[in-house]
Amino acid sequence: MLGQVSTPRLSYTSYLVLGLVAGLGTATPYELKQMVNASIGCFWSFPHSQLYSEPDRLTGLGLLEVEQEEAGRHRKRYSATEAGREALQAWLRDPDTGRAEIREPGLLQLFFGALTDEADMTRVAQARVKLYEQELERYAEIEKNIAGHPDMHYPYATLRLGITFTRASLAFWSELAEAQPADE
Amino acid sequence: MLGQVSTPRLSYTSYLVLGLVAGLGTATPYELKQMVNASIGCFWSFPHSQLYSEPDRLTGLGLLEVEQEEAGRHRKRYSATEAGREALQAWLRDPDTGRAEIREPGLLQLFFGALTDEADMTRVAQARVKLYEQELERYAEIEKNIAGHPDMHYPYATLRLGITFTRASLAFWSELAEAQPADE
DNA sequence: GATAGTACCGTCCGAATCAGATGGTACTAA
DNA sequence: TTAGTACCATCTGATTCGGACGGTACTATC
Repeated sequence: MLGQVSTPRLSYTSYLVLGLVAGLGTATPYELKQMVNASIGCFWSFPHSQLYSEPDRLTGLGLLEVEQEEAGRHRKRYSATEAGREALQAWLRDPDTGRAEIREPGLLQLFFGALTDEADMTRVAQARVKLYEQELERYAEIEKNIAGHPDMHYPYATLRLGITFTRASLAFWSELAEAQPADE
Repeated sequence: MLGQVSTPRLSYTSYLVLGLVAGLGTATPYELKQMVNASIGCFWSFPHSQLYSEPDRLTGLGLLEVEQEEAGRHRKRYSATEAGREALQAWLRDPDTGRAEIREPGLLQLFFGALTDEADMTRVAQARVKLYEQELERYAEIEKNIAGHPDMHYPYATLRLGITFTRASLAFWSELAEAQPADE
């Protein structure tokens, strides 16, 4: 039984790249970067250097194929192999993935709130409110462009989850900001 | 002007350690680990190896002091220096920290939902629902123990933010899970 | 048709992060 | 004594990270 290599545990970045390439049919790292920035990257940042190196790694594992462009910039174009599509499928079907991790700097600051003045925490809360209000505006923009498009159904769902999080966050920080108005 | 070293950008882990040590007065890495696991670690995981190495780094920067225990296990006990408390203060007061990052594996799976059967996504959603229901139960336990304690005011607020996120998440995935029940 | 400017695109590297294997130390119970 | 179990600490190799750096193609201007 050839080929059944014990895959060295794919990372989330791996599945991101795999999924994006599989979805687009073919993609260059730069295109991946653009895609990510405009969508999932809003909530979960992936450093662009990964989006250049990861495709190579996946190619080494036989999950992607490369094809160097002849003319122009000689970009590397990647496409998914059958093995790649299978690995992606297997993961997409897997309901037992890890729990969400919330890396909210404000959460940390709040945790140590007892070590500063209450007014400082209130200012932090107010800044959060402003930040997330702006985020929501951005998302509303994006939403306008993709809502309804049938092939954007799932990306739209993803955006809605992001919006859900942001709204929840906004509500929380608003309450905190109002509880004790900071004396300017 | 001596001493004003250009600090090499403290990480969130740095502030976590700094805050914990400052709050406790004195702490060993193991105690930090326990603290973290029981609180902020629920939402934002910090590898324990960091909680051993980071205090040393901070000591090197003059923000913490060590004191090796004489007897027993010869634990290293850390405490904050004046410079450490100042660095922490400065950060706690800073309202312009980064935005939250949501690393939710389900978010990624959902994003690529178009590449599998709808039933698979529904199963993913159902698993998420179960997962977050359990999380909420755990949080309710913790909440019982700290609600009302005046010195737990801020950690409690932190927990409430976590609960807020989890509830929002649960609502989202519930809706998705019900929209199209998976055929068992 | 030279020059300059500005996107566009890709690579590299040192530092930080990570999971988890490993190993030792104190208590507890038989 | 011995064995077992928490408790505690370190180390390591692999991966991730941010961002500096450098090159390439278009566009505008004269």
